[in-house]
Amino acid sequence: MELNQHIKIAVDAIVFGYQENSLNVLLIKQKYGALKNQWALVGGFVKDGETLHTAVNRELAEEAGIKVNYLEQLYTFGDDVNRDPRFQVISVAYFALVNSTKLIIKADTDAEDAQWFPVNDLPKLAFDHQLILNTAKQRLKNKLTYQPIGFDLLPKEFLFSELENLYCTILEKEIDRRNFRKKILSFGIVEETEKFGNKKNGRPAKLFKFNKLKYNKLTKEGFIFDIYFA
Amino acid sequence: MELNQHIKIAVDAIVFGYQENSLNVLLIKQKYGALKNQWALVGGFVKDGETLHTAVNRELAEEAGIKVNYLEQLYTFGDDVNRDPRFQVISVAYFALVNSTKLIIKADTDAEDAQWFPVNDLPKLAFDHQLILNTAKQRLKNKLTYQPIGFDLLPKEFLFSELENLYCTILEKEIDRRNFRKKILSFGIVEETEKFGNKKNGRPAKLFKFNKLKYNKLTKEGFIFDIYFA
DNA sequence: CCAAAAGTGTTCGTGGTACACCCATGC
DNA sequence: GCATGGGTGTACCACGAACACTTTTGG
Repeated sequence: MELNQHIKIAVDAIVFGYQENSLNVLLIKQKYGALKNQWALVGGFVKDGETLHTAVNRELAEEAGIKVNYLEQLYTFGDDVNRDPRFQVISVAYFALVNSTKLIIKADTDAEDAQWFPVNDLPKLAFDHQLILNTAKQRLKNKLTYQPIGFDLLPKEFLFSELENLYCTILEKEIDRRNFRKKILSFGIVEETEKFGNKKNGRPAKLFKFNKLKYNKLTKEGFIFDIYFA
Repeated sequence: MELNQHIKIAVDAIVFGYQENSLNVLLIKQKYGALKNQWALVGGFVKDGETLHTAVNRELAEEAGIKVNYLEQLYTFGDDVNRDPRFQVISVAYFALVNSTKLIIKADTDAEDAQWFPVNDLPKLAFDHQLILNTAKQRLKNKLTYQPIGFDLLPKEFLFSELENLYCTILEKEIDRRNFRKKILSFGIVEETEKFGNKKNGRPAKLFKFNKLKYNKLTKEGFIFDIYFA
């Protein structure tokens, strides 16, 4: 078969972090290229012989120097032939979560700068990255209700109020504190620790942790995580 | 930027049909290439300047001559560098549903033969197409419970028993007939017609149809289609 | 009148929702 | 002692689950 194809393939990663009751995205300012100095998602071209996962992980390491907590393929963008002004590029987008309490981002080789931006207050993005980001936001919202991925945005030990705020913030919904706690605890996958978090005001709050092993075990037995609130 | 990339990009389509209480997949027997005479999914390389959607639709037309009822991107397969023995190929897989009561498949230009196979009785497939198919089956199972895509596998007018059998077959679950009917009808998106289907035995059954406009309207108002049964 | 599939209602239990007061700490 | 957030229990309602008999046709 004759095959003369010039389409290029890239990967991009939407990295979400949650800090101070705000959902943030990691963006990098490009050092080179036609879109120099524009903010864009972490990403780049796939190298010959590389798998898609290898490529994303390499870009995450090179451009941001981070290790993500959760990574899954999001969607492949290739319905706008001119999404990249240089030539036809198809981008396989990945969706990543980091527990980023004290994440140190080192703008590395390819990126001039790397920074967290609140998802609701973003600069203009390069390419069709705003579209990709919207898709990712929607995925996060959906997935949060039927998979325990919220824990991947929090530190290993967290306050119940933090978990609750995370859900309220991302789902853009008010949730009754008592019902939320009751439901989460009824699953038996979140456990109380002996430690307390240090808050400035009010009664000290216990730290909790997510028991992933137990979650996996229950899942095999047919348990379905689900925390939709009307 | 120097860019010397030799990875090729293809699209594949998993086309599901439902006939005689059986979930079927459309496969084609390849005319050319290293894998000549093996059964494979509909698919092929994306052409320069073509979007992904254009490419899938072209392949569907060229290889099977069908018009699908539902089409969505499934997943992009590129984590096995040798999934194609010829060279590195990344495949964007699409998920398609056809109402195939009397579908005429014409093996066209690129395919020697095209045929429906029951998903539970398949020949050995080329490439990693079995993996792709498994992913698609899972997606179908999940999506059936939270989106009204079952109707895209049935003729415009159908018997309640057909709808029920479709759900039972795909979900591999027994569902109580009375509860199923009650739940579907309570949504108000399936309407009775005046016509009757012709069955050989038993009491004649009314034909029903899915009111897509009403579904879209309700969805905008916050309605969520959901028919999970324990 | 028998076989085959269609059509229909009720009861019971679980789980979601709404809702308000006391508790422990720091200042 | 007051402000601040943490922690808990109950009553009601709605929906899902389980379940069996009657109806209409063809042979």
